[in-house]
Amino acid sequence: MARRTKEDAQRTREQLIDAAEIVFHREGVAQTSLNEIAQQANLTRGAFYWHFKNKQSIFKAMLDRQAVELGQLGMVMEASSESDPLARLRESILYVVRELERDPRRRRVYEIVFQKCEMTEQNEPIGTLLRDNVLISSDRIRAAFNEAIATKLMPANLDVDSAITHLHVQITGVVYLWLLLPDKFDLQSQATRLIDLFFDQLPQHFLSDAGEHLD
Amino acid sequence: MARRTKEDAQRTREQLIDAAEIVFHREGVAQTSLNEIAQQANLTRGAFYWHFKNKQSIFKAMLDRQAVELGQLGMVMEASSESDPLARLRESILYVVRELERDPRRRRVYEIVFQKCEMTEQNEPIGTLLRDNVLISSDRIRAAFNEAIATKLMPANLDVDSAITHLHVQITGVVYLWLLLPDKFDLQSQATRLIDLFFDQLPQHFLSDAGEHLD
DNA sequence: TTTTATACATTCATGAATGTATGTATAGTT
DNA sequence: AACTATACATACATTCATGAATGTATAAAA
Repeated sequence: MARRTKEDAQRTREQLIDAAEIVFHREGVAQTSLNEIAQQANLTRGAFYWHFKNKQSIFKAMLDRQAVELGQLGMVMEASSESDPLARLRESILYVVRELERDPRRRRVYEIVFQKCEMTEQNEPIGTLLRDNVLISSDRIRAAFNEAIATKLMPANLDVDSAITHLHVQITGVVYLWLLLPDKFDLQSQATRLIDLFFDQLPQHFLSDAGEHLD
Repeated sequence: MARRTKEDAQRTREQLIDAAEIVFHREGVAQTSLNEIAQQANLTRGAFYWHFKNKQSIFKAMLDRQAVELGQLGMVMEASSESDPLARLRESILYVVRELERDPRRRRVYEIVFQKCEMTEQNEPIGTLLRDNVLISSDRIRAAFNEAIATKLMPANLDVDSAITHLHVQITGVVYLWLLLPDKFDLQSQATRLIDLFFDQLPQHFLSDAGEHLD
């Protein structure tokens, strides 16, 4: 065989990433050889090295591809018809969680990131990806809270930082635990419960220490 | 050099595990070679292969050593003078969290487990370790709740399963997030807050659906 | 239509890690 | 005191993944 059309080449690139996802998920990233990826895609290492520099490179490409989808997802969220910023936040979080369970490929990548790869200095993009994810979503959550405060939906002395951390803990916790023990509980109902509880207790339990000296 | 005394041999075994912890933490488990471990311990692969069968083997030994300490920790917890089972539960959880931050070696192993190794089928003990940890601690938590119900500290229709899951989500979430971004928040105060919030809302928000049809 | 760059497959050279086999000095045993 | 098992170090053989080099058929450019 030999050269295909440009569109074909782009498709084999995608096939290689698909194959990498499958093998990474099954064997773990470190244990996967480039040959396994190529074989899974019914190709040879020649094809691999044409499209990617090394394993690092295809791993990053896999993450980038998923990140693009997540970006689109963020757009969807911000295009929500909901006027209440906290309702929009709630809605988008639950949407992400729903997609995680619904889309097998997204779940595979999540499982790879949380369980099937090592966050080492040598293995950068993962660490920065996860950290940046937290930081970027922190900004979004902060914006929603600030808007809620501005429109008097939340008290002015809301401890936004603590609330953000608390929310991240909830999401990180359910997702990690569910990926670890998917049969132990229902992801959707638990996530909904957590988020609703969080928003319920938000105005009572997350006020800043301004009035701490009252007793 | 040559043969040392039996106690010496036991100590070199420990040194090898210490070295493995350090190199695993720095390079990731998959990326570490047995030679690196031996060198870190100022030994050769000959010593390694005398004490361990392969990398798997020393990795499991490392986990087992930590598990033993955790077992002792469980004993400490159950020997608590506190009579209230939920207070005992709270106390022991916060103790574990405190130890995680205080003991550098414990933290290293946690970071290895959460960030520096791959949970693959080939790489069993990790997956089972984490899962078993959840299941075993679930039993302990369940026992505490049942005792609390029996002594009328908690309502009889407490949804124990949901509460357990919820508690695990909290702990998993803070620990994971703090290991990822240690400077983003203070572990102790956040954990305390989470746990206290949990116990606060327990009797109101975690009742079973027995009375669901009332409206 | 010829040429050239592309999209791979195939082959090869290298290095690194593993496991094993062997060597050896000494702690225990008799 | 002689012997044996232990606790390693050293040396060796094998595997295997990587990366590069080369081959090649065809799409696209000229």
